[in-house]
Parts: sequence; structure tokens; C-alpha cells
Amino acid sequence: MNYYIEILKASGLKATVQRLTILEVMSDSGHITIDGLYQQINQTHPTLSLATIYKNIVMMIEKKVVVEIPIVGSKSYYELKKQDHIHIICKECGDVRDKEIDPSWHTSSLADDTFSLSYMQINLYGTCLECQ
Amino acid sequence: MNYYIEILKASGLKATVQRLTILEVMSDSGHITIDGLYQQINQTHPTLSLATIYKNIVMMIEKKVVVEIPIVGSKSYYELKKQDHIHIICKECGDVRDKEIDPSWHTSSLADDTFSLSYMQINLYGTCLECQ
DNA sequence: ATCCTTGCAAATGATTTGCAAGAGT
DNA sequence: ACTCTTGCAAATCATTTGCAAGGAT
Repeated sequence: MNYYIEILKASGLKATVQRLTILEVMSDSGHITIDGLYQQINQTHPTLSLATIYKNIVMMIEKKVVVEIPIVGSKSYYELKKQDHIHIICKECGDVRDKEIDPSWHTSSLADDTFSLSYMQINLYGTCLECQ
Repeated sequence: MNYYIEILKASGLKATVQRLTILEVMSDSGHITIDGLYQQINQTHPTLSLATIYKNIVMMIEKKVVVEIPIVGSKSYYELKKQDHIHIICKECGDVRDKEIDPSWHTSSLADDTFSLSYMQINLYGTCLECQ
């Protein structure tokens, strides 16, 4: 918890209960949609409003504390910012898992020299073991 | 034009002027949003409604004629279905370019054996030459 | 002739905004 | 004390739906 207070302050955001709650729930679930966040949070903080979640997600994305994961055929997921990694997405159950990017990949060679790369996003869609 | 008639029929969809127009505009621009489609089409087919575009995009995605490209921080783009490839996206101007996937990549090794991969999506975000 | 598709308008759903009260620094 | 943030309700924007008329096979 204290960890997130530091992150928020370092980003110029006040450490409110609402923000800390959002970050904790997001961290626990790994990847979560806005609706998911709201439902989870509602159980422990029934007064925390949807509007507050929206406002804060927008803000924390701007401050690079949170990252959006846009998904084919569904709402975006959100996660805490960390190193670039692959998302393995089950089309059946919607589960999202992380995987490290194979270091043998020369990611810099992906784009050409004329393009200044800032970040990448790799999503693999398919069916997980449980859903097969 | 006749080419798209075949594709539609093969997918079990009637070849209407509206659908052919959508496919042509989409092909011309490479990648386009719903709004973009509507504005482009409006110039030549002012009566073609937004609702028709929505209905058809949904249908053609189901039939695998069209593919959604979800984008960080903006609406999804759509393109004609073709081989998997990389999208190079300029965060400044929104331009989307295609690039072949480096064949030296062992894409099958990206996921583990337990995951049945159906398709992948690789987006590189940064700044294009013109916007630098 | 039949069934599918269109276009309109209305309905729904998601996200954003304005503002007064409350909380963090 | 000051400024930022919250929560509510209303406003806006995006997407979907129902239905009667028109078009494709």
C-alpha cells in the first residue's frame, strides 16, 4: 500500500483512498476492465463512484502509472505499468496472462530506422488449456 | 470490384452496393475507423447510413472478411483480412502502416504448448518520420 | 417469391463533464 | 489555507435495435 503512495506522489497525484484502492484491485487481478474494477471495488467501497474510476484511469494513464490493453472484440483491460510483455488472451473465457518477451527477438529491428519506437504491444489470441 | 462480390458471396452475404462501397473504401485507406469510413463514404453515397456501416462491420468480422485493430487511446481501426502482420502506429498523426512479420521469429514459441493460438496482433507505437 | 438488407428513429450503453462538498498536502 | 479530488446528476457520444420499405438471389 505504501508503495503506491510513493508512486502517486512521484507522479504529482494526491494519494487518495480511491486511487490506492484502484491500484490495489488492479494489481491483484493483473488485468481488469473498468466494469470489473467497479464491481470489485463496490464490495469494499460502495461509495466509490464509476465517474471517479474513469477520471482516475485517464489521469493515471497520462502519468504513466497505468496502461491500457485494447482487446479485439471486447472492452479494454488495464494494468499497472511494467516492462513490455506479451499478453496471451483466451477468446473463450477472456482470461489474460502475461509472458516475457523472448530476449532473442531483436525488437528494435521490428520497425525501420525512420520510426522512433516508444512501446509495443503483442497480443496472442486463442484458447487456453481449461477451455479447450 | 468484382473481386469483393465473390468474397461476399463466398461468405454467405449478399453483394449490396453498401457492402461493396465499405470494402472499397477500406481497401483504399488500408486501415480506417468507423467514423472515417462514414465520412469517406458520405461524399459519394450520402444516403448510406451509419447504422448500416455498424451492422455490416459486425457481420463482416463474423464472416472473417474484415478484422478489427484495437488501438491504445483511440477507437479501433478496421482492415480487410489478410496475413498476420505488424502495425506501426504513429501516436502523433495516427497513421498506421503495415510491416511483414520477420520470418526468423518462431511465433509458435511465443505461447506455450498448452495454449492453442489462433491469431496474433503486434502493434508498435511511436513517432513516424514526418512527425519527428 | 422469398429472405436479407437498408435507413430511419428510438433505445441503450459507455464515457465525460460541471459543480458543490470534502479530503490531502 | 489552498488546491485537488470526489460523487452525484446531467450531458454527450458511441453503438445497437425494431421495423417497414426496398433490393438481391
